[in-house]
Amino acid sequence: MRIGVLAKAAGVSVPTIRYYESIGLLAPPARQRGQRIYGGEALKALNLVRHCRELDFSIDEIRDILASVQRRLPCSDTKSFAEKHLGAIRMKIAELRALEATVAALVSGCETTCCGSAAPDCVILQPGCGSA
Amino acid sequence: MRIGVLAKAAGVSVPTIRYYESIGLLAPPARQRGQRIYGGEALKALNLVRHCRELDFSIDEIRDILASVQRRLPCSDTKSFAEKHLGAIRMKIAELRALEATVAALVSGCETTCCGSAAPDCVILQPGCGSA
DNA sequence: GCTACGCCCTCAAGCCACTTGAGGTTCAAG
DNA sequence: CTTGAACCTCAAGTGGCTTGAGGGCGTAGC
Repeated sequence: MRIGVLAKAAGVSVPTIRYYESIGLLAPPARQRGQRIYGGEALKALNLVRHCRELDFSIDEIRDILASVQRRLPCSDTKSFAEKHLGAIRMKIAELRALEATVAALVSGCETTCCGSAAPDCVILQPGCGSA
Repeated sequence: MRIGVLAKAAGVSVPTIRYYESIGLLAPPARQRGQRIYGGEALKALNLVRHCRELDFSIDEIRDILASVQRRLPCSDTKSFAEKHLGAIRMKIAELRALEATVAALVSGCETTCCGSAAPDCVILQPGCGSA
């Protein structure tokens, strides 16, 4: 199949496929008169990459995952990638929740104490008030 | 004061100050023999920018905030920026929580069903299983 | 005067994961 | 034979900085 067909089948854009090839995530396929021709293997590989991207693994993490897939390492390897990733996701959530609390407090502080003052004096913009 | 002193006072790096100036977030200061010389106003302005960045406002949002500060628009303006930002933070948290649930489910799925199979067959890597 | 050091300057490139655009070739249909 | 879609490569843009190269200026000690 040609690159456009592969792109539709895997649900990614055509430039994204070329990008993945350029950074070594996908093997360069055969060519016919300069155009890339893919087989079923390429679709499987691309689906795997897309799946990992949907789980928000970075390109470097995916590189490691692909390596352990190719070497048919045990599943415990895969699981430890996922667990590490899960930890990172949870840390990010914790950071965002702290930020949410800070901003929410500033907004309600503005409602109760600002009383329509001018922007430079708004509590939201006062440095050191609840920011990290 | 010179740029290094300002940087320490505001808690940002020297290149960051030059970067903010280059994108128009900070006014270009006076110069003495080619070197930037700042007054107290510059420190106030930089502190405001840093505060907004700590709240994770984007540069473009900060541009808008600075504009409403300079025009001394009412505080309701500031509050609506913050409220919009708060909505974005909450959306991001919701996305990450969905992702967390997906990855956590894959990890525990691996623990219960994979039984040490090879990486290519691990449930974590099966496309369409719980991904977005 | 001379050297060493620290601070300052500008300009360019690197990070991440793509997307967008320019300018040109090949393919399939009418 | 022409048209339009799909393909090609290469370069630059996104955000918010950081890092590095290569150089100028000021001052303190010898």
